[in-house]
Amino acid sequence: MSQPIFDTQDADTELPVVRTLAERVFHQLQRAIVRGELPPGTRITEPELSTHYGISRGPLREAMRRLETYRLIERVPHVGARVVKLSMDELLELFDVREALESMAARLAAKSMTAEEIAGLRDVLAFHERQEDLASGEAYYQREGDLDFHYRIVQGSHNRMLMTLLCDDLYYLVRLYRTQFSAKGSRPQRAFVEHHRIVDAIEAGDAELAELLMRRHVSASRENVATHYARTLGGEAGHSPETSRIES
Amino acid sequence: MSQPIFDTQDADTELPVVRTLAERVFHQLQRAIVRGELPPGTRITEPELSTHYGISRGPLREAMRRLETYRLIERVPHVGARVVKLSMDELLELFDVREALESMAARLAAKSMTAEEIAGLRDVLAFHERQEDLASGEAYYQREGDLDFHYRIVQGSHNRMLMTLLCDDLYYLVRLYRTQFSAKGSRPQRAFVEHHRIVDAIEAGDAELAELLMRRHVSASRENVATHYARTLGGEAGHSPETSRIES
DNA sequence: AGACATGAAGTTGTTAACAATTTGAGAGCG
DNA sequence: CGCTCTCAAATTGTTAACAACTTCATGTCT
Repeated sequence: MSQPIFDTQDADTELPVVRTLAERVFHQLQRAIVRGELPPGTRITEPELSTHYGISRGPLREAMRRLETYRLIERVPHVGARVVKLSMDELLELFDVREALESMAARLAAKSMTAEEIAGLRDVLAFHERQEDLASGEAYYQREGDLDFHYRIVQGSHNRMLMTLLCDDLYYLVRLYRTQFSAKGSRPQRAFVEHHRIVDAIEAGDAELAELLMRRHVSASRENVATHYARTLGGEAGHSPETSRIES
Repeated sequence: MSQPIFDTQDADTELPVVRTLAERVFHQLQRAIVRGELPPGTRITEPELSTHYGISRGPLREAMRRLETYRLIERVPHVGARVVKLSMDELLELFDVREALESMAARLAAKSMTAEEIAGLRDVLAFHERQEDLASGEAYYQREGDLDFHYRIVQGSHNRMLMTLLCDDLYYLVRLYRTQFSAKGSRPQRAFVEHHRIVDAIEAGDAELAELLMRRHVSASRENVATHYARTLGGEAGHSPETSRIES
């Protein structure tokens, strides 16, 4: 399970071998949601989607069940399903969870990452910087590179449960947040430095330091988003817990 | 979602209102697996279970899909499903994840737990101790009380994502581990003291201390299990990653 | 004798029709 | 005018039959 995820690039050309209709439609729907083609809060109705994708409701329901476990849609028995509508509250909650899990991942990675894995990590940083030099305004590759960096560290923890939680369960939520909130609050140059120091700590085998630095790194990202949001949206609605629920 | 879970007692008398067949069978199967009635590694076949529970394969497949998201069964397309077989490696991995998440929960709880919630937490501790006085050998209530303690702190974090991850996703895995490994490595008296100190820190609003103490608490529990396992099983198989996979 | 192809049995994936529930609109009444 | 009740339309839940795939045993060929 959870072999390295390399479809972080935009070339989602149905590479992951699909053995069943439900899997195929699941991936299609997943991509549509993450890309924003199915806007948040959109009502999802089974007859409509089954005719749209040309399959019957059986596999479609299985695909929807999987989408539900990834928290991309919300279902209510006998009522229906909607594309999840994210609130700033929940985004900050997600950052807290990531801070907890990724700092643990960094700690474990410092203890058990192999030389090859560390080399690969440095390659990512180098590629990352080259992209930055070429097109400092082009945020896309850079942010995907950021994801790649974090994933490699999670992989380096050699903890399969962590890998599943972060790279499978929470991965698409993070991407969805980035598209919905348009990921304005990037802070590339400082993140670069932090990335390098984290790799240094991992390479030195300093688990405590790696953990601390990753914690600060995620926390700083959280604060960056929080302040940016407060500045741009001021006292707009969205801080109440109700915004995340299914509105009827 | 995730209202307080109060079926920690053995009185699982179908209390959670069930609106669909799939839900009912899901709960029945879940209980059967956690209790060990369906032993780890058991092959699960759809015709057999559908006739056993008197439903058709449609709802059964939906129940199985939910069991899969809770990591209680493992499915392979076109092949079948088995009850998950846990290894000591994965148990230790689970402890690492719990350490990360529950220490974060304790930190957040110290900041946002209400007076009522803290009072309820102290009630749990008091009940916990009374049970301990009465029947020090009767580990069952005590351990369920331990779960209750941890859950209340997670609820007190007021972070819905944390609550979902710990109380919904990982809850039944923890219970399954306890039945499978018979939970021998209990250390009640010391755990009591640690619980009290954690509550003290939360009540004082000392987030950093609460986090640190919870971290040590879970970590100590992990080490306790690890050493106990090493002592009882010595160099037995089970440390290789393969033990967790579906064996054909 | 061993390895590989063949085929039958069984299981999973898929489909379409049927039943139960929710929802919304409209009629009727206070 | 507003409220409630009723009913119809639409959607979800469920079922049973069909199709595709995997697996394992049997038999053949080298």
